[in-house]
Amino acid sequence: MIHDNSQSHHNHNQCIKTALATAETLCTEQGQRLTKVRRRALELIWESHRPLGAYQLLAKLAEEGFNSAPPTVYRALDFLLNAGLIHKVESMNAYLGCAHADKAHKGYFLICDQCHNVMEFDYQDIHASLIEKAAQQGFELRSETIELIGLCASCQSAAASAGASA
Amino acid sequence: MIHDNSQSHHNHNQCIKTALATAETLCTEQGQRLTKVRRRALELIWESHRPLGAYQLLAKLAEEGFNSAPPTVYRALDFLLNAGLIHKVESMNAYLGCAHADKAHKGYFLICDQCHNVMEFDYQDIHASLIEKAAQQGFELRSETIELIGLCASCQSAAASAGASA
DNA sequence: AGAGTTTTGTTATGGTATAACAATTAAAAC
DNA sequence: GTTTTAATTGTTATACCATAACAAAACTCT
Repeated sequence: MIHDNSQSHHNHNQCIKTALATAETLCTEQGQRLTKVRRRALELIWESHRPLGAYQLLAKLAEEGFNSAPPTVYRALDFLLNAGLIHKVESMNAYLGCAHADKAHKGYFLICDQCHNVMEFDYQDIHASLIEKAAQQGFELRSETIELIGLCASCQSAAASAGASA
Repeated sequence: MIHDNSQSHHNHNQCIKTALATAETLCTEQGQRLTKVRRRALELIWESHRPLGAYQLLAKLAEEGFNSAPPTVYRALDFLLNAGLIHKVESMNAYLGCAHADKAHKGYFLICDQCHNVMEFDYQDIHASLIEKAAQQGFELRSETIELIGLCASCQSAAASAGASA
């Protein structure tokens, strides 16, 4: 249940195609319109191998002839967020394609401090524990921001070999 | 293990005193300087019953004769964050006094959508699960952002009675 | 085609955060 | 106790993130 854009063995083009196809299906089912700018925004977010900032995305859209004012990108992002097609990584103010848009779920992230790659993971046990913990406080849970910051495996080995030579 | 600034039975002045005393001790122990502006920033954050934005804090500091340019407040916030004396609530871009600065811990938050009060909780089970989950991916965990958004008990009852009368 | 709704264009502004360098203050070394 | 060094603060400028408000255009439905 891990989606890691950074791995080289990962066929990312296929992911993008799948994500776009899923998006089309979901939007059609729900009577939502995946307009040109929304569709292209989703594609660009997926094409990036790490979370994309709103203004980075806006610049890419502008290059392609879309309107270059901020509301353009924020509207597209709002739509995609509401449709569950992307997640926002709060601690980075950046946006990431969601690999499981067809299933209701929360986005839990492992974020590498060093290379800024992000892995999404799904952890039902933790989700259940959090709901329960919240309920104990009389709290009704609506959404969760779970972002784990640290060093990914490849940055750890890079750091280790750099340390060894020093 | 719950710290809830919003509860009326909570003697918040005592909390502030305790927090400041702890801060003094910790800084002294670690050879850190709790300067006037840092100390006052920490106090002001504690005096707020909900997370305080950087510019809100800056305005309060400016009223008291401190320098009114943004770096003033961001430097104080950086210091307090690094010292573990406050937490940043990423999903609100706001800062909150930490009730357990003397113990190494992660800040886990329950944030009410409606009244914006925040409860901090500490949940060792979840922390352990997260470390383990990260390790399975070869990921070395450094910090965690766990923010649960929803409706607190009192806003739920308010909503229920409003709904009943409608 | 016309009425209503959704989406997009456009201008302006508000909120969050940092870079870069100068001046000052505190601490350490002598 | 003065010099040297390091840490902190002052100051100006700027970059980045996000939304308000209203006008224009495009789509949907009948």
